Amino acid sequence: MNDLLAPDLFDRIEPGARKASKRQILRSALACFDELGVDATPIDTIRERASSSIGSIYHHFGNKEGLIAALYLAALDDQIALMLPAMNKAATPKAAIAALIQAYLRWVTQQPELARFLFQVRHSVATGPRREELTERNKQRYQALLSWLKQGVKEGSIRALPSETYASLLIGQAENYCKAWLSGRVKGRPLDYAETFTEAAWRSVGHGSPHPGGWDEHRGQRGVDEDRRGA
Amino acid sequence: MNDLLAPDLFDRIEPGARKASKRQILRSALACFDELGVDATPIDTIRERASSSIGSIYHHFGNKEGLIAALYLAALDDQIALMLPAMNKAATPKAAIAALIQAYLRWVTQQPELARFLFQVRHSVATGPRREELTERNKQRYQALLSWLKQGVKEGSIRALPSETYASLLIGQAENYCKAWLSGRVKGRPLDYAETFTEAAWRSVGHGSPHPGGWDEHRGQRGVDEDRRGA
DNA sequence: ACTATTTTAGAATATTATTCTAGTCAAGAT
DNA sequence: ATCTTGACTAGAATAATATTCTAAAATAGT
Repeated sequence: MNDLLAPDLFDRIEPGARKASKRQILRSALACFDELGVDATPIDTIRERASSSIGSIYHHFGNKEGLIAALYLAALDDQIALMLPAMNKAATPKAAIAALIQAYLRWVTQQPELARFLFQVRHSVATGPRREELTERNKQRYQALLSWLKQGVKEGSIRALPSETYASLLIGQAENYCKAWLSGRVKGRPLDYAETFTEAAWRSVGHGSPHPGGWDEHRGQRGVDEDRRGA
Repeated sequence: MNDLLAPDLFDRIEPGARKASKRQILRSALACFDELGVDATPIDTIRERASSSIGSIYHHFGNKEGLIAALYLAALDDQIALMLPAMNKAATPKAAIAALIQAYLRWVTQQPELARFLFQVRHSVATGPRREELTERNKQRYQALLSWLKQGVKEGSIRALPSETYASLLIGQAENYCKAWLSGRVKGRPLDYAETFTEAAWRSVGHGSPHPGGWDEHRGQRGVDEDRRGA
């Protein structure tokens, strides 16, 4: 049975006819994890759904943790592949931040199963044997952002804040909302609130007074923002 | 052996000499979970450290999931006990929001083991058999906040935003940073950045002017009164 | 002290993860 | 075409872990 969950992603990371079985295991695992929860799915259920065998699963992934980690890193790659180009196309720090948040919201909205899985196992992968790889991926993810921030601070459009806090200030709100959506606590699709979250992020780090009338910097950048209003 | 981890908390929720063993199990579980991770700690290790017995653990908590849930709800109670009074003492919506965030940051900073555990198992408890209780606790936690928000919107100090997003906009940034701190990715103690996060939260929801080149005002979005946010 | 209830014990059992040995299969080399 | 090699598949055997179950000890109320 073909579960049709994010088929392109798996085709991309494990291409070729030889890897069909490996892909099928990954797909089955994602479906099981999403439906039953990671802890509650026995390896044997994944095997059954993938029409595979215990031996095959352990050959490809070593153990359950390895299977989880492989799926996690694949999902993260997919997310990064959407976010990086978006940020690189931006013309200003402000546009880059908006692009970052929008790409993130779009990815979560379009791949809820992957996103749910990511949140579910982030901690265990981050403390597991492949944490190095994970750190690498996250560096990738935030490198572009960092140079935009530097530029913004230098030219005065972004406030100088404790550097450790920027990532949280920018993505924390959207991430929190996405988690709530994925677990059914809120109903509105994350992408539908893109404006709310991009504006909140900009208010948090951008240079302006929180009170009416206290700012006066460059106006007329409206054009940059317009391409952001999609979907 | 007395592990000295948050002893007051356990004494408060399970008082009396009869419950000494139950408390000891909870303490042992927290220590094991923090050191080895929840998934990686066998019941037997908890039993050993608590100088208890399998039967005793299962008598008190039913199963491993029940033990985790009991610990989770206890920790959440502790957090709420710090946050609610802080918000109730506030005089304005702005002060209430600052109090909320500060109390949260203080709790995480002071109880890192409990906080780490909370983040680690939030998902599994939220989808487990005691999710009702969890929703209840969270309602408690945000009830006071909601009435402050309503008042703020009415008197014009807080912007009308999609009601589902307020909680994320206020606490998401601080929460994201706390997680990073607990996993060692950043060094600065959360409470040390209280000002950064309270200011960011206020900029996000407070009624300041939009920034230069800012986005359109939000249109046709629901008001605070319809908020249904649970867990 | 007697009885009912709660708590503790740990052996027995069930479930799940992992290892291990023996195959099968695909593709290039001879 | 057959052989060889390494990747892959299979599933029984084993190990690790969670849970159940029966009975005994402790405690509180009378």
